[in-house]
Amino acid sequence: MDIKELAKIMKALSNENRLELFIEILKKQETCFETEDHECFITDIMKSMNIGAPTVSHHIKELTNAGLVITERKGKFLSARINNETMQEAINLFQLKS
Amino acid sequence: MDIKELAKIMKALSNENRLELFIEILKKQETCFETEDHECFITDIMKSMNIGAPTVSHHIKELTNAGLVITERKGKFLSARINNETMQEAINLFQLKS
DNA sequence: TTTTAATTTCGATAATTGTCAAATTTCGTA
DNA sequence: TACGAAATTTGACAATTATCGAAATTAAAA
Repeated sequence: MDIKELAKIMKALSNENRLELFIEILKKQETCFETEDHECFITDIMKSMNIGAPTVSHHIKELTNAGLVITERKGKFLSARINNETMQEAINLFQLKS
Repeated sequence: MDIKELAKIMKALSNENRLELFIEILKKQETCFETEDHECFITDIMKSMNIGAPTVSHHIKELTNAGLVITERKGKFLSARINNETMQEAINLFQLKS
Protein backbone atom coordinates (compact mmCIF):
# COMPACT_ATOMS: atom_id res chain seq x y z
CA MET A 1 0.00 0.00 0.00
CA ASP A 2 1.45 3.34 -1.03
CA ILE A 3 0.87 6.82 0.35
CA LYS A 4 -1.73 7.71 -2.22
CA GLU A 5 -3.86 4.74 -1.25
CA LEU A 6 -3.42 5.39 2.43
CA ALA A 7 -4.41 9.02 2.01
CA LYS A 8 -7.54 7.84 0.25
CA ILE A 9 -8.41 5.69 3.23
CA MET A 10 -7.83 8.56 5.63
CA LYS A 11 -9.91 10.87 3.51
CA ALA A 12 -12.75 8.37 3.56
CA LEU A 13 -12.68 8.50 7.35
CA SER A 14 -12.15 12.23 7.67
CA ASN A 15 -15.78 13.25 7.50
CA GLU A 16 -17.56 13.02 10.82
CA ASN A 17 -20.74 11.45 9.50
CA ARG A 18 -18.89 9.04 7.30
CA LEU A 19 -16.67 8.01 10.18
CA GLU A 20 -19.74 7.43 12.35
CA LEU A 21 -21.21 5.32 9.58
CA PHE A 22 -18.03 3.31 9.39
CA ILE A 23 -17.88 2.78 13.13
CA GLU A 24 -21.48 1.61 13.18
CA ILE A 25 -20.60 -0.99 10.58
CA LEU A 26 -17.54 -1.93 12.60
CA LYS A 27 -19.59 -2.33 15.76
CA LYS A 28 -22.20 -4.34 13.96
CA GLN A 29 -19.56 -6.72 12.76
CA GLU A 30 -18.31 -7.24 16.25
CA THR A 31 -21.71 -8.18 17.55
CA CYS A 32 -22.11 -10.53 14.66
CA PHE A 33 -19.54 -12.83 16.16
CA GLU A 34 -21.85 -13.34 19.07
CA THR A 35 -25.21 -13.49 17.39
CA GLU A 36 -26.25 -15.23 14.24
CA ASP A 37 -27.21 -11.97 12.58
CA HIS A 38 -24.50 -11.35 10.04
CA GLU A 39 -26.29 -8.61 8.22
CA CYS A 40 -25.66 -4.92 8.60
CA PHE A 41 -28.37 -3.10 6.72
CA ILE A 42 -27.79 0.49 5.85
CA THR A 43 -31.40 1.47 6.38
CA ASP A 44 -31.15 0.75 10.07
CA ILE A 45 -28.05 2.86 10.44
CA MET A 46 -29.50 5.63 8.33
CA LYS A 47 -32.55 6.00 10.50
CA SER A 48 -30.40 6.69 13.54
CA MET A 49 -28.34 9.34 11.82
CA ASN A 50 -29.00 12.91 10.95
CA ILE A 51 -28.39 12.79 7.22
CA GLY A 52 -30.52 11.93 4.22
CA ALA A 53 -30.49 8.82 2.12
CA PRO A 54 -28.59 10.31 -0.84
CA THR A 55 -25.82 11.39 1.47
CA VAL A 56 -25.61 7.99 3.11
CA SER A 57 -25.50 6.36 -0.29
CA HIS A 58 -22.71 8.67 -1.30
CA HIS A 59 -20.75 7.99 1.89
CA ILE A 60 -21.12 4.25 1.54
CA LYS A 61 -19.73 4.48 -1.94
CA GLU A 62 -16.73 6.43 -0.71
CA LEU A 63 -16.02 3.89 2.00
CA THR A 64 -16.31 1.12 -0.56
CA ASN A 65 -14.10 2.99 -2.98
CA ALA A 66 -11.39 3.31 -0.37
CA GLY A 67 -11.55 -0.44 0.19
CA LEU A 68 -12.76 -0.05 3.75
CA VAL A 69 -16.09 -1.79 3.44
CA ILE A 70 -17.61 -4.40 1.18
CA THR A 71 -21.24 -4.14 0.19
CA GLU A 72 -23.64 -6.70 -1.09
CA ARG A 73 -27.17 -6.27 -2.27
CA LYS A 74 -29.69 -8.42 -0.46
CA GLY A 75 -32.88 -7.94 -2.37
CA LYS A 76 -34.21 -4.55 -1.49
CA PHE A 77 -31.52 -3.91 1.08
CA LEU A 78 -27.82 -3.18 1.07
CA SER A 79 -25.63 -5.11 3.40
CA ALA A 80 -22.21 -3.85 4.43
CA ARG A 81 -19.26 -5.31 6.23
CA ILE A 82 -15.75 -4.21 7.07
CA ASN A 83 -12.88 -5.14 4.79
CA ASN A 84 -10.55 -6.37 7.49
CA GLU A 85 -7.67 -6.85 5.11
CA THR A 86 -7.47 -3.16 4.23
CA MET A 87 -7.96 -2.22 7.87
CA GLN A 88 -5.06 -4.30 9.08
CA GLU A 89 -2.80 -3.15 6.28
CA ALA A 90 -3.47 0.48 7.15
CA ILE A 91 -2.98 -0.03 10.86
CA ASN A 92 0.32 -1.81 10.28
CA LEU A 93 1.73 1.24 8.53
CA PHE A 94 1.25 3.25 11.69
CA GLN A 95 2.37 0.68 14.21
CA LEU A 96 5.74 1.44 15.70
CA LYS A 97 8.46 -1.07 15.18
CA SER A 98 9.79 -2.65 18.35
CA MET B 1 -11.50 10.12 22.41
CA ASP B 2 -14.80 10.77 20.66
CA ILE B 3 -15.75 10.60 17.01
CA LYS B 4 -15.23 14.30 16.42
CA GLU B 5 -11.66 14.11 17.61
CA LEU B 6 -10.97 10.98 15.63
CA ALA B 7 -12.36 12.56 12.49
CA LYS B 8 -10.04 15.48 13.04
CA ILE B 9 -7.09 13.11 13.16
CA MET B 10 -8.19 11.38 9.99
CA LYS B 11 -8.67 14.69 8.25
CA ALA B 12 -5.17 15.71 9.22
CA LEU B 13 -3.88 12.60 7.48
CA SER B 14 -6.16 12.79 4.47
CA ASN B 15 -4.04 15.12 2.40
CA GLU B 16 -1.37 13.32 0.45
CA ASN B 17 1.40 15.79 1.11
CA ARG B 18 0.51 16.11 4.76
CA LEU B 19 0.46 12.36 5.15
CA GLU B 20 3.87 12.13 3.52
CA LEU B 21 5.13 14.75 5.92
CA PHE B 22 3.76 12.79 8.83
CA ILE B 23 5.29 9.54 7.67
CA GLU B 24 8.67 11.20 7.26
CA ILE B 25 8.48 12.34 10.87
CA LEU B 26 7.42 8.84 11.86
CA LYS B 27 10.35 7.27 10.03
CA LYS B 28 12.76 9.78 11.51
CA GLN B 29 11.57 8.83 14.94
CA GLU B 30 12.28 5.20 14.30
CA THR B 31 15.82 5.82 13.15
CA CYS B 32 16.38 7.92 16.23
CA PHE B 33 16.27 4.81 18.34
CA GLU B 34 19.26 3.46 16.50
CA THR B 35 21.36 6.55 16.04
CA GLU B 36 22.16 9.39 18.35
CA ASP B 37 20.38 11.86 16.12
CA HIS B 38 17.25 12.75 18.01
CA GLU B 39 16.27 15.77 15.98
CA CYS B 40 13.82 15.83 13.13
CA PHE B 41 14.06 19.18 11.42
CA ILE B 42 11.34 20.31 9.08
CA THR B 43 13.73 21.96 6.66
CA ASP B 44 15.29 18.63 5.77
CA ILE B 45 11.93 17.06 5.03
CA MET B 46 10.75 20.12 3.17
CA LYS B 47 13.64 20.08 0.76
CA SER B 48 12.71 16.61 -0.44
CA MET B 49 9.12 17.53 -1.04
CA ASN B 50 7.37 19.30 -3.84
CA ILE B 51 5.59 22.03 -1.89
CA GLY B 52 6.53 25.48 -0.69
CA ALA B 53 7.47 26.60 2.79
CA PRO B 54 4.15 28.30 3.59
CA THR B 55 2.27 25.14 2.77
CA VAL B 56 4.57 22.99 4.89
CA SER B 57 4.14 25.40 7.77
CA HIS B 58 0.39 25.13 7.40
CA HIS B 59 0.47 21.34 7.26
CA ILE B 60 2.67 21.08 10.34
CA LYS B 61 0.21 23.22 12.20
CA GLU B 62 -2.66 20.98 11.21
CA LEU B 63 -0.81 17.89 12.35
CA THR B 64 -0.03 19.60 15.62
CA ASN B 65 -3.60 20.75 15.99
CA ALA B 66 -4.87 17.21 15.60
CA GLY B 67 -2.49 16.11 18.34
CA LEU B 68 -0.49 13.91 16.01
CA VAL B 69 2.86 15.64 16.31
CA ILE B 70 4.61 17.80 18.84
CA THR B 71 6.85 20.62 17.68
CA GLU B 72 9.58 22.49 19.41
CA ARG B 73 11.60 25.42 18.21
CA LYS B 74 15.34 24.86 18.27
CA GLY B 75 16.78 28.25 17.49
CA LYS B 76 16.25 28.88 13.83
CA PHE B 77 14.79 25.45 13.21
CA LEU B 78 11.61 23.61 13.99
CA SER B 79 11.88 20.12 15.40
CA ALA B 80 8.97 17.68 15.22
CA ARG B 81 8.18 14.36 16.76
CA ILE B 82 5.24 11.98 16.81
CA ASN B 83 2.75 12.14 19.66
CA ASN B 84 2.62 8.42 20.36
CA GLU B 85 -0.16 8.73 22.89
CA THR B 86 -2.62 10.06 20.32
CA MET B 87 -1.44 7.53 17.77
CA GLN B 88 -2.05 4.55 20.01
CA GLU B 89 -5.40 5.86 21.16
CA ALA B 90 -6.56 6.23 17.56
CA ILE B 91 -5.31 2.82 16.53
CA ASN B 92 -7.06 1.18 19.46
CA LEU B 93 -10.41 2.46 18.27
CA PHE B 94 -10.00 0.51 15.07
CA GLN B 95 -8.61 -2.68 16.47
CA LEU B 96 -11.10 -5.51 16.50
CA LYS B 97 -11.99 -7.03 19.81
CA SER B 98 -10.95 -10.64 20.20
C1' DT C 1 24.87 45.72 13.00
C1' DT C 2 24.06 43.89 8.60
C1' DT C 3 23.09 39.70 6.31
C1' DT C 4 21.17 35.39 5.59
C1' DA C 5 18.36 31.35 6.44
C1' DA C 6 14.11 29.24 8.50
C1' DT C 7 9.62 29.89 9.54
C1' DT C 8 5.15 32.19 9.85
C1' DT C 9 1.38 35.26 8.51
C1' DC C 10 -1.71 37.23 5.21
C1' DG C 11 -4.57 37.46 1.21
C1' DA C 12 -6.16 35.37 -2.70
C1' DT C 13 -7.63 31.68 -5.79
C1' DA C 14 -8.72 27.24 -7.79
C1' DA C 15 -10.36 22.90 -6.54
C1' DT C 16 -12.78 19.75 -3.67
C1' DT C 17 -16.60 18.23 -1.03
C1' DG C 18 -20.80 17.46 2.04
C1' DT C 19 -25.35 17.98 1.62
C1' DC C 20 -29.99 18.14 -0.15
C1' DA C 21 -34.20 18.01 -3.32
C1' DA C 22 -36.05 15.88 -7.15
C1' DA C 23 -36.20 12.27 -10.21
C1' DT C 24 -35.08 7.44 -11.21
C1' DT C 25 -34.22 2.58 -10.44
C1' DT C 26 -34.63 -1.86 -8.02
C1' DC C 27 -37.17 -5.25 -6.02
C1' DG C 28 -40.52 -7.56 -2.89
C1' DT C 29 -45.34 -8.12 -2.39
C1' DA C 30 -50.28 -7.39 -2.61
C1' DT D 1 -49.19 -5.81 -12.96
C1' DA D 2 -49.25 -1.95 -9.81
C1' DC D 3 -47.70 -0.17 -5.37
C1' DG D 4 -44.47 1.05 -1.85
C1' DA D 5 -40.05 0.88 0.32
C1' DA D 6 -34.98 1.02 -0.31
C1' DA D 7 -31.39 2.77 -2.75
C1' DT D 8 -29.12 5.48 -6.40
C1' DT D 9 -28.34 9.20 -9.66
C1' DT D 10 -28.30 13.88 -10.99
C1' DG D 11 -27.71 18.67 -10.51
C1' DA D 12 -26.86 22.31 -7.67
C1' DC D 13 -24.91 25.14 -3.97
C1' DA D 14 -22.49 26.57 0.24
C1' DA D 15 -18.47 25.63 2.73
C1' DT D 16 -13.90 24.07 3.19
C1' DT D 17 -9.18 23.67 1.82
C1' DA D 18 -4.54 23.15 -0.50
C1' DT D 19 -1.59 26.00 -2.43
C1' DC D 20 1.10 30.04 -3.61
C1' DG D 21 3.40 34.82 -3.68
C1' DA D 22 4.57 38.54 -0.96
C1' DA D 23 5.56 40.39 3.30
C1' DA D 24 6.85 39.87 8.12
C1' DT D 25 9.24 37.62 11.89
C1' DT D 26 12.84 35.09 14.30
C1' DA D 27 17.37 33.92 15.23
C1' DA D 28 22.03 32.46 13.88
C1' DA D 29 26.16 34.06 11.57
C1' DA D 30 29.32 37.19 9.56
